Amino acid sequence: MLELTFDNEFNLKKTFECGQNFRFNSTDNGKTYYGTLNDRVIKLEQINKKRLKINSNIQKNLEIRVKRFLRFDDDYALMLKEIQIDELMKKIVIFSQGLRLIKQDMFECSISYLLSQCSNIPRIKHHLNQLSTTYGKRVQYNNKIFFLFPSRDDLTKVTLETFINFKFGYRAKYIYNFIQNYPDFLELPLTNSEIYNQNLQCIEGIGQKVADCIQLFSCGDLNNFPVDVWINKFMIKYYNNGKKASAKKMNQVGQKLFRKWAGYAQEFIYYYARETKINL
DNA sequence: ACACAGGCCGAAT
DNA sequence: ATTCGGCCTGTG
Repeated sequence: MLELTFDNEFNLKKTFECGQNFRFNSTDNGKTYYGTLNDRVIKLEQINKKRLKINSNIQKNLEIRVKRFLRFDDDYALMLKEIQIDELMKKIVIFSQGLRLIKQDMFECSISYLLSQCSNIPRIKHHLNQLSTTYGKRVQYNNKIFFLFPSRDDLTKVTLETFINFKFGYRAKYIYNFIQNYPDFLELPLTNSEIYNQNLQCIEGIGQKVADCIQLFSCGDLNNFPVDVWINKFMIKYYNNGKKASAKKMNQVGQKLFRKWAGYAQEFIYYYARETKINL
């Protein structure tokens, strides 16, 4: 058992319902979340605004793993201050405050976002569950059954046809090729943000948006600003005078506005836009 | 039936 | 350098 007190607010529900991660679920309306973290199951409980309780079936290195996963060392207060660039962002910060970025496993994150294109959250979750329940290790914890996310080794023998049968659609070959030709650089430390992004985009099925998501959610490269259709509409309306523009353009605008905190700003905006159902 | 969903790719401007 | 249709499948 482990308890962590953060420097500032950490809201479990906002963090796991904002769409950055697909495999943590709550059974009690957001107070408790269960999910898997590489080799183990973890249980996260909200004690108060800044404090979480963490349990796991494996105690070894739990604190260091969880702190990394939850980005314990982020200067959250500074981030909140620096993304409030105008009245609108002040409003959004009030709404989304407590949402935290998390640092996800590279392989799992890449597969997740390769599957995400032109899909929706329930379907992405279903696809990830098919992979986990079929090829991941089964773990019982607190009288519940969990499946770890399969490693690359677990999936190298899986055929393309299997992924097609899982109804991955045209994404099946992206997944298959990604597993067969898993690039070495993904496991190396990120040195140059732009170069890393370009390398990601050389992988079949990874374009700008998916590359940005992987780099943000898995590498923890916080100056990335993924632009999906929602963010694109938001940016056009509020930061481009309503003039239509490409996702690429809005990505640049977002990075310029929010700099090293662009990733947090993006998730704050995304959460706000989706939850308040504002007209975009 | 038909459009669209948390994009990407390749071809044609 | 930017725009456009097609792509698997599920949902309304």
